[in-house]
Amino acid sequence: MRCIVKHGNAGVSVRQISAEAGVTQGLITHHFGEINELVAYAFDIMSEGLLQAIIAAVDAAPPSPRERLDAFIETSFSPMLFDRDVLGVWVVFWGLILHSPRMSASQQGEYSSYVITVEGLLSDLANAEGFAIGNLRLTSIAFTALLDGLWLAWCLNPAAFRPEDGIALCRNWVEGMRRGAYAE
Amino acid sequence: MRCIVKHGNAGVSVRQISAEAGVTQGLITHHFGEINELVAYAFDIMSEGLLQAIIAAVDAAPPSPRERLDAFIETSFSPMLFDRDVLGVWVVFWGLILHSPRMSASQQGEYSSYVITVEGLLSDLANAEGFAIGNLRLTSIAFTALLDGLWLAWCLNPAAFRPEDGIALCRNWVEGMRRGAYAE
DNA sequence: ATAGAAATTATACGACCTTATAATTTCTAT
DNA sequence: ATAGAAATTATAAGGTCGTATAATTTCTAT
Repeated sequence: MRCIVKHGNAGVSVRQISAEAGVTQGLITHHFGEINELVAYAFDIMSEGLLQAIIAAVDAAPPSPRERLDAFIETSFSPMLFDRDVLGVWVVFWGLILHSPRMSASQQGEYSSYVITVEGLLSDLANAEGFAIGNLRLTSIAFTALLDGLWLAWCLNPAAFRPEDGIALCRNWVEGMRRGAYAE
Repeated sequence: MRCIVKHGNAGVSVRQISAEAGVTQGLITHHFGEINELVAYAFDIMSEGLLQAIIAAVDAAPPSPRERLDAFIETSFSPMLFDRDVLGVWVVFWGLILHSPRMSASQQGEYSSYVITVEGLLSDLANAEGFAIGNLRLTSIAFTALLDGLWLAWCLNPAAFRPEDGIALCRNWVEGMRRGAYAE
């Protein structure tokens, strides 16, 4: 992942990775066979790590649905996630997902876990505050898309807005949902 | 761009492109000097083309702000844009933008044009229907992010939702704005 | 028509790529 | 301690990459 951060797609090579890791090239082939298998492994590690970090932050927040969702949003815009380097790695993964069934299978699993997490947060809030969500799954997909879209936009153009603006925009989105915009 | 569709990042090479175009390699070097210059040129062409296509569809719609915004949304989810191959090209561009000042400069200009277009559509609707938008620019960035995020999510995982679901989710977002969620 | 400019091709060099194979070192169970 | 397994290294073959240079063809203005 350090190689991808440094060189983008060009960083995905046995030579670059072995040099960065301080081992010889054959070692990577020996353990992973194909280079793509190592990349897929790195993707799985990173996906799970990020989601676990978010979940940990949510669980560390006060137990009210309001505050848990807020922790989710704020963590998403913290430097750990809202980071150019992190997106750089992600973009390379996206490119591979589009052309590799192996990577695509991993992505579908990770994406599903992510959306399910969002579903839990949103439905808890809806139950606590008494507003309606027509299709919980689609609504969660929209919120996820908003987060990803803001992440992408900021990383490609950090001058466009500040992370705190992103947080405010997510809260606005939640406010729209609270006012019944996703009731059907 | 056909090379990128076929082979992803690996398609960005003088040899692949010259073979696809039916010319020799030297021709590309002669006209563009560096390969990156050709890629940046392709990015400019594609960005402007997509935005112009959307604007044309909006201008072809009935002149009410409601219907113009609706045309914008529906065009965004039409097969011309909401397409795996189109995203495949875009993802490669994103990766290059993150590592190339030349590409980054192009992207900033294109993104700005896009957001300004959205600003016009949203403010017209707000004026016509009499609801408030606290920060027009940030709100437009959020809507743009939602569109991009849904595009990305669907292309990476087409089974997650249908294009018409995406349209509905955008309309829900607009409904939230209409109900004052972005008033401040 | 023709000279000069522009466009295009042909060819080649050095660098990096993936992958494979054999040799060597390190580990581990007895 | 030591034999066998596992991990790691060393080395090499064959392919693609970007880019440069000279030769050739096509265009264009006179």
